[in-house]
Amino acid sequence: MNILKRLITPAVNELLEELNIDKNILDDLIEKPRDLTVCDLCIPCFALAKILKKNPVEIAKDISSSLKNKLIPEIFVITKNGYVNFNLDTKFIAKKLLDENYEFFQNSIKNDVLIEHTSANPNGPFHVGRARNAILGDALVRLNREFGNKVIAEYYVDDMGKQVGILAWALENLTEKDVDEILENEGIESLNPTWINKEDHIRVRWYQAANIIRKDDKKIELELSELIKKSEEGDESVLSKFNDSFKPILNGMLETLSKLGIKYDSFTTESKFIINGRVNSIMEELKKSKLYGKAENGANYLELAGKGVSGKSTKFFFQRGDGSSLYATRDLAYHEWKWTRASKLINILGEDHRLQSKQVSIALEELKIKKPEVLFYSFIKLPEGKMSTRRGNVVFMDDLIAEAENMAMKIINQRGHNIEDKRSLEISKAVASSAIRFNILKVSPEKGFTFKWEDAMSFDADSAPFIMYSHARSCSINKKVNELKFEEINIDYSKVEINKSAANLLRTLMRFEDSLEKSITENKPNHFCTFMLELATKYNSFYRDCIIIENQNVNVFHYKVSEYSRKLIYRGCNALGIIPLVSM
RNA sequence: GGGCGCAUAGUGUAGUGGAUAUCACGCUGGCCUUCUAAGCCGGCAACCGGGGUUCGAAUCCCCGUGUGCCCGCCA
Repeated sequence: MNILKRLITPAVNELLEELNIDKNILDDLIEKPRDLTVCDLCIPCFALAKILKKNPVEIAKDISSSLKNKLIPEIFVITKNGYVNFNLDTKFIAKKLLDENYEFFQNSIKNDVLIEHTSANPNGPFHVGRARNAILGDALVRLNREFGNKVIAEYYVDDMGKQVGILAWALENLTEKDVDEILENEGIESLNPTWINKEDHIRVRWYQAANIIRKDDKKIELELSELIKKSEEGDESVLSKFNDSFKPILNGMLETLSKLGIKYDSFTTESKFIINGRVNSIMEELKKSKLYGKAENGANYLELAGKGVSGKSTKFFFQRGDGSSLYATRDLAYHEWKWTRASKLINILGEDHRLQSKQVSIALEELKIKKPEVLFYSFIKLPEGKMSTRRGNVVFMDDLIAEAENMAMKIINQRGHNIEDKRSLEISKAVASSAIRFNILKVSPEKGFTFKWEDAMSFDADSAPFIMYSHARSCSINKKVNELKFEEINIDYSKVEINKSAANLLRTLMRFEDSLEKSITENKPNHFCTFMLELATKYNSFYRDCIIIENQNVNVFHYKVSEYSRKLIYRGCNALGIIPLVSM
């Protein structure tokens, strides 16, 4: 509870001074209790016991009695088991939120943030594994915006090098018949008729086919390396050919992401840094590093053995023997450029990039360029094993979305509400997209998980529809009250009675601030997911216990609490990419 | 061979030094003539093993086990 902490901190600091205790010894004395039903904040006195050589139970008593006259009367202080517990008066919270327009994050420092996410090679449709990146990244974008940061959501487009090269070669050299034959021989399924007009699904087959035949055809390999080399030298005609090859795929991928509400503010292509010359000058700068080394064929690297890198190879190559650059080198130039656009950088990367990212960070240090923050996530596996676009062992996002929409529609029909077709379609789309996002977001990013259809399709408690449902309920109340031509009156908080459910809800509403801030500080959207589930649960209990409309009369206080909740759930949904429906 | 993640009820998860370990599915007992039951209120059930640091460890350190990822002049 940030607001309470701000109210307590000066008094606690004053007290520490009186006791002659260095504030810095105790990293942070005021803590959030593990169990929020005990109190809002607490001070465990065990660490102090050692310094003061006194029983923690007594210290707690001393602290509480000397704090009491330093704090406003709305803060209740009690002691228990060697803890000093603080509780903020519920009426105080109610007044702050409902009448005084208390603004969240007003005392927090804001940033300009550039979040680079997804950046998947444009060689095929999104599968569930790749989508974890986009969903996490987009959630961080939204959470940062809700916090008040200015955010650029950026996609780094791989428009050169091997992967696009293979694609471009295939589109130029293989016919549809060739592709179908090659893939059939490998046992890769034919194109799903649903996506017969979607270019990412079509063109990926050329990419897959080329990957199969190039393995035992030296001529193809030769043509490919010629093509790739030219792209890496910035050859305009080759780059433009590459662009024509992947652009329709990228558009298909973006279409898929837009179904999940994911959008970008800018796209940066990798070739930019070859063309503008920064890659070359960076390679020259790296040669001045103390870590610099040269291989027999003239390739250049940094030796990272002394920098905490170990394994079969500790070398970080930044230039090939033929003088061309590598992906990671271009990444260095890219980071340099990103820093000109924001004061904080966040990259969303798969766990396979952990080493690479470390190497890039060390190289950036050598170049005296700041390091980005990185959110790593683990892969989503299939029960059959790893997902791979190349091998066709994937669950496509397009299929998952379609299935989820069907499932949602089925549930809507089962419930038998009279919702007209157009509206149920809208609801099913919103439910599907929100549920898919939430099911990925709620799990801690570093935890790998196995994709199971039944889990991905879960619309029960612990899912986005659960939160959406609470929002819809609050909207329904709002609608009913408005129909009553209700007039707002001022509330005398000294007289209002707040029951347990309403009090719990109000405390939870206040913690929106803490939870969201923690989530963006640690780059972990799952924290805020947990909070939103709790908020919805608390709203549901409130909804049951606190009647708002009774015999055409509106309980003004309860209505205000409901309205505040409605708006806050809406904001929270937006911050996670859940679509807050008015009815469902 | 080396490095880096991860390990919590039957299952999936939250929790990065503090009070009785979270939530959900599951199993189970209640609640719809009353503001949307996609809901609410109860019950059952867990910190991988072994050492260590600490007043205090699921959390930090070491050893082991299991599991994922990486160690390319690919991206």
